[in-house]
Amino acid sequence: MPVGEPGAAPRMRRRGLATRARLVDAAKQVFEEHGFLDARIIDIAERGGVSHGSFYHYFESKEQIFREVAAAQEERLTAPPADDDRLAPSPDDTATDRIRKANRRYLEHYRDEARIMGVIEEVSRYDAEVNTARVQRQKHFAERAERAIRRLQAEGLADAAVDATLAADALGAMVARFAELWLVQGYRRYDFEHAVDQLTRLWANALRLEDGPAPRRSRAKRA
Amino acid sequence: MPVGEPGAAPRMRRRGLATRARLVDAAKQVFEEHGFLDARIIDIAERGGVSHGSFYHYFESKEQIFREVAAAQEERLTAPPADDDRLAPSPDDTATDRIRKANRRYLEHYRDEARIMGVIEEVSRYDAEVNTARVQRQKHFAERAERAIRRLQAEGLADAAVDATLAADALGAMVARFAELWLVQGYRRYDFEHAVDQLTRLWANALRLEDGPAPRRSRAKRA
Amino acid sequence: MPVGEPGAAPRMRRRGLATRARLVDAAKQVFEEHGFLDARIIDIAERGGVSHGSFYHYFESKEQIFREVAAAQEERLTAPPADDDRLAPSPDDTATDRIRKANRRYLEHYRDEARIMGVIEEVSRYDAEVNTARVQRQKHFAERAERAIRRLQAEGLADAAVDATLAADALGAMVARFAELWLVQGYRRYDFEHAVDQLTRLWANALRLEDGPAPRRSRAKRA
Amino acid sequence: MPVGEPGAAPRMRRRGLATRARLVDAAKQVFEEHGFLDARIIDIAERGGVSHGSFYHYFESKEQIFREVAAAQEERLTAPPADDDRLAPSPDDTATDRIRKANRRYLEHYRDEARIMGVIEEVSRYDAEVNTARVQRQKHFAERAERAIRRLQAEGLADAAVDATLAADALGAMVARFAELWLVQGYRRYDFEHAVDQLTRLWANALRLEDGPAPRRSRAKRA
DNA sequence: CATGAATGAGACTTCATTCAT
DNA sequence: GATGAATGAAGTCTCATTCAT
Repeated sequence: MPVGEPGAAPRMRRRGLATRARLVDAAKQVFEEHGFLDARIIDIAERGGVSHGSFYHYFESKEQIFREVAAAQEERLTAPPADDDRLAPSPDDTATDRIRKANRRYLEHYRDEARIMGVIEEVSRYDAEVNTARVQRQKHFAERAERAIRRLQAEGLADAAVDATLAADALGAMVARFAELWLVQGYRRYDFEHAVDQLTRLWANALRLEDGPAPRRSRAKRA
Repeated sequence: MPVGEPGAAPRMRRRGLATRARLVDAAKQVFEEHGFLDARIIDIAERGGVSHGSFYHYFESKEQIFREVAAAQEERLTAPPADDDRLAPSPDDTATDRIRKANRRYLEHYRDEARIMGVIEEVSRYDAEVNTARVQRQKHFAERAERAIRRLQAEGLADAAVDATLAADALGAMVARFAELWLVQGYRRYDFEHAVDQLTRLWANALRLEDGPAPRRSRAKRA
Repeated sequence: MPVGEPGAAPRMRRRGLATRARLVDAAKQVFEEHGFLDARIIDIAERGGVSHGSFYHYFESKEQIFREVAAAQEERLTAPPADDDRLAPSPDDTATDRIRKANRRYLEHYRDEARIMGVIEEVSRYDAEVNTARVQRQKHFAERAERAIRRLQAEGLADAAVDATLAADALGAMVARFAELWLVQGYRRYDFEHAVDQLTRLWANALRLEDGPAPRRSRAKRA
Repeated sequence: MPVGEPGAAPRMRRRGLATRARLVDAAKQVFEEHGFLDARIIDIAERGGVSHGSFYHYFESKEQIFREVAAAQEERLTAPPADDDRLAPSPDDTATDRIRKANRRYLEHYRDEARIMGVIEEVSRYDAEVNTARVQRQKHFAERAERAIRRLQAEGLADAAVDATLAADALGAMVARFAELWLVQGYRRYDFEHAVDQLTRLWANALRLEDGPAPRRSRAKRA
């Protein structure tokens, strides 16, 4: 029996592989439309153009196909940008530039995939495996951020009083949750560029980075 | 038939009220143990010491009783601290003191009610009413924070380049999400006091507040 | 939730008890008509006059209700005869009389309940619990027989070279299997009285009992 | 399409025949491990080293392949022993010797093939064809036994009061059921030789054969 | 001969909810 | 107020079998 990941199923022929891929696509759409709980296997199968029996040829359960859909998202979210990507890091970047690029990439993805990201967020609350993948994503960003913070601290460019690990977690949490509230839940409307700028500024400020744009102080104070 | 909130049922006698309260308590426990989806009416009824038929005297559905459980949490989370509370704001507080107190209160509640807060987080993804209540909580904190930020900016004590509204949302998101990751999901372990300190520092730094403890710079830079 | 045995469900009211009993009756009929595998829950429920959902109010599965049906049969089969039963043992009985009475009781039951006995035989092959009950029945009869055989041997009335335990098992097996072949599977037709007589004779002969009717020898030999 | 018994498929080439045989072997193993109901075509196919699609080149259904497996057993069980078999009847055999040899052969087979015999027993309850074959086996032995009994009665060596037909059925049933209880279900443990001896003795006694070992009577009686 | 993709009948089971007593 | 009997919608999943390649 096929099931399992594409790569793990050497027995699967071209036709089977295509069907499987169609089901994953179909599943993503159905989950976006109905959420996880109200998505039915038969909806997915029908949208994929097969009988529900065939669904079970490829996947064991709704959970399993969801995990695959979710994993693909996590994958794309954490994959390093291609070198020619305008958001790839460049040698000339200041620390703030890098933060901005990372934030922009994350927010762009969230914006483009808001529906499914929301469902992942939902499912991660009751599916341990999806939650693990999501937490891995969090860890992935946190670790990168932590290394960057430590480097900046070592260079005297960032507030040494900040706990790099905790700060990485918290600032990552800030962006992730803000993205969800804003882009998934429509809690408030913000201009995209402005939001990128502001989150970057908050992040840089939080570390007391000194390479960014100077803070502005009102007359009141300086006078 | 009774149903409705306690206040809305003037006809309900003492005994009925007591049963109703017992059911709410029971529900909270059951939701904590099983999550929302796997909690069954019959479990709640049994733990409340009544038959499952009786449950429907008091509540219309599992959703309804959950909303009540959740509302009680939101209530306690957003209620102003009593005057004699050590976390009540005091006239001598610096801005940072206030941030610290608010953060501490939030985190203490989250820590003490981690299980149910996690379930609220879960349910808010598929119950509009619970989500609304949760977003209200977010708004509540955001508005308070926003006012504070504007005041500080007006006084020249906070970075004027920061968008007060967005910053309030983002920093609120930071604390909320960090609390969930840390206290509900056990993603990482932190000392409680240390976490309060650091989140406060990050928050204050993000606004470039100048009343807090001075940032530390390593020799490397200053030398 | 009710479920469980009647006695074990103090919560069940008269009406519930009646429904439960009706379901057991219905189940027996359905099993007799369709066998175990082809009996459907819904058939049982409908014949019991309730929805299939109600079935699950009382029983967890088809297996469980079958076990109850089967247990009732085993019960009746192994229960000691009432004192006024014409098949109750009497002080005047010879050993052969007792064997005859026991065989007759067993065969009468098998004849009257042939269909369900056949299904029990079937199910015992794939339901461990039913099998256990059936083996218990076998043990019950074997133990009684074994004691009788030992007594007869001690009195010099039965062949001392016979292993009482094994003989009890084997002769019990003989009657049980013969009953199934004859009464359930219709393998051959025999007059009931004749069969009782013959099985009793074989049994008595096998032990070389000397209280029974004398064996007949043809002239050929004696001449 | 091939299907059918090996002999019935003249078109089948060597390779096909080998695959077919492998499938029958595989099926026997799978049935032994899982019983009939829980054996899946795909398990059989995989163990036979072919895809489950190919299974249907050779067999029409699970029932059909099972019948073939079962038939092979019935075949071996009822085949006359080869002349050089130590269990082949010899001109010097007494009646009891022949009974012993027949019993021993039956029990040896049952012992060696206990698992599959148990499954045949199971399936015969819901597959008419398998049941027929099994009943044929029973008939086969019964007829042989019946003829022997009649001969012995005619010679005055067996109890003339015994109904030869019924006795043949009943004593056959005794051995068959005892074998199943003992060797398949593990109901009790007996030494193999002892069991052969005892069953033979019971059988001979039941007919009041006079060629066997004399019965033993305890002193008690004779004194 | 062989493969594996595709089908779909079919039954089980759960549990929130209603309702008669 | 309280009980527990009764309902039935809803969806899952299995696997024998067929069929195109």
